Amino acid sequence: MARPKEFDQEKALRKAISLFSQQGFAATSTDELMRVMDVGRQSMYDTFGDKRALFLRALEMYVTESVQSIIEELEKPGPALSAVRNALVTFAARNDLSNAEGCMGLNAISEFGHRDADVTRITRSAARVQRHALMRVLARAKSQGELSSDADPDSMADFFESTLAGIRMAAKAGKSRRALRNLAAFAGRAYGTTVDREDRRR
Amino acid sequence: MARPKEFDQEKALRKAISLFSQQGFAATSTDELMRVMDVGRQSMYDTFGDKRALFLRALEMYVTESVQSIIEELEKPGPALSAVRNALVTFAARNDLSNAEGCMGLNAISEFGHRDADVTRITRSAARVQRHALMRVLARAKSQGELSSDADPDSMADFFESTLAGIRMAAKAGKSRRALRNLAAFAGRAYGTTVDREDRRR
DNA sequence: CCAATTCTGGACAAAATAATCCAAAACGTA
DNA sequence: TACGTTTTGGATTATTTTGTCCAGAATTGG
Repeated sequence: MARPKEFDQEKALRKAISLFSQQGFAATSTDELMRVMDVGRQSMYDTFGDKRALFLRALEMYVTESVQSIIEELEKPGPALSAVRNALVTFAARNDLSNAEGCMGLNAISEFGHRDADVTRITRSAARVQRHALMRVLARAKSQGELSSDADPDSMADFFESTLAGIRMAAKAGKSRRALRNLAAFAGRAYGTTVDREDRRR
Repeated sequence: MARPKEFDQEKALRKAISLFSQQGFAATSTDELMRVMDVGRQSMYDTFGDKRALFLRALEMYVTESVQSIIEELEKPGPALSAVRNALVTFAARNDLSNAEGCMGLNAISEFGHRDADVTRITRSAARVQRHALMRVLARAKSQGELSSDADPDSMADFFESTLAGIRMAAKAGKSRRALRNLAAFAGRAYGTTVDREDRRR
C-alpha cells in the first residue's frame, strides 16, 4: 500500500511517560514532547489525537505496567505476609525510582485530583485491580494463620498502598536507593512481629 | 499618607494555596487566582511580583505551617515513641486532608522535581527542620530504652516522612477520614511491639 | 517504473495566558 | 476640604502554546 506505518509507537509513548512524569501535564508543551519523542508534529497529532489524548494513553500504559509488576510480586509463592513485605522491598529497588523521575500516576492525581473524569477512571481502575490482588494475598495470610485476629485487612491494604506512594515520593525527593530499601523493610514490620522468624526461614 | 494598604494578604495567600494545592502551578491561571483571591490584577502584581513569586510565597507559608504543626505533635510529653505514633494519627485526622485538596508541598515536588532551585530550597529547608525534630524524638526514645538496639533511627525517620506522604496521597485519592486514621495507626505498629502496652497505659 | 498512500517538516492560524499601562476612585493626613 | 499617595479594574500588548494546513519526500505493491 504505502509507507511502512509510522515510527515506534511504544517507544515514543515511553518517552512521553518520562517527560510527563517529570513535569506533569500542563507544564509539558507539545514542542517539548515532539523533541523528546522524536516525532513530527503532524505525526503526533495523527497518531494520538491531541496532547490530552496522548497523556491519557501514556497514563494508561504506565499504571497498567506498574500495577502488573506489583501484582507479580504479591503472587509469588511462599508465606503470604512475606510476599507482601517483599513486594515493598522489591518495589523500593526498582530502577525507575532511582532517577527521581517520579510516578506518573501520583503525578496525575496530584495535578488533576478528581476533577478530570478520564484521569480518575484510569487511575481508579488500576487501583482496583491492584487492590483486588492485595486483598487476595491478605485473605490467604489470614487463612493460613499468619495474621492475628485483630488485624483489619482493609487497613492493612490501605497501609500498603500508602507505603508505595510514600516510597515513590521519597524517591522523587531524592532519597538514595539504600534509604528506600531500608524504609521499605521497616514498613514491613507493621505487618506483624513474625518478621524475624520468617526472614530466617528462607 | 494614603490609602489603607491593600487587602488581607494572608487570607489571599491561603486562597492561593488552596488553588495551587488542587491544580499545581502550571495549570493555574492568573485569572483564576485573581478570582479566587478576590484581588485585582494590578494589586496582585504589585503585592507579589508575578505568578511565580506568588507561588513561592504561598509554598513557603504552607510548608512552614505544615511542618510546625507536626513538630508540635512530636514534642508532646510522654513516651517518645507514643509521640511519634500519635503524630501520625493526629496528622491523619487533620481537617485540611478531608477535602482532598492535596498537599501543596508534595504537589510542588511532583511538578518541579528538583529542576527548580527556589522550590527545592523551600521544601528542603522545611524538610530539614522537621527531620531535626524527628531525630531528636527518636534519640530520646533510644535513650529511654524504648527502641531495640537494632533499630536504625535514619530508616525510622525516612519511614515516618514517607508515611506522612502516603497519608497525604491517600487523602488526595479520596480515602475516608476513618481509613486514614486506621492506616496511620497501623503504620505505628512498625515502631515496635510495645504499642499495645503503651496505648493501654494512657 | 508508476501510482497510491502515508509520513514529514515548516509555515500558519487561532486561542490562551502572562504581564503592563493608564485613568479613575479611595483613603489618610494636613 | 484638598492634596498626595495608593489601590483598583479594565483595556491592551506581547508571548506562549495548541492545533491545522500544505506541499514535498518516502515507501510499498502492482
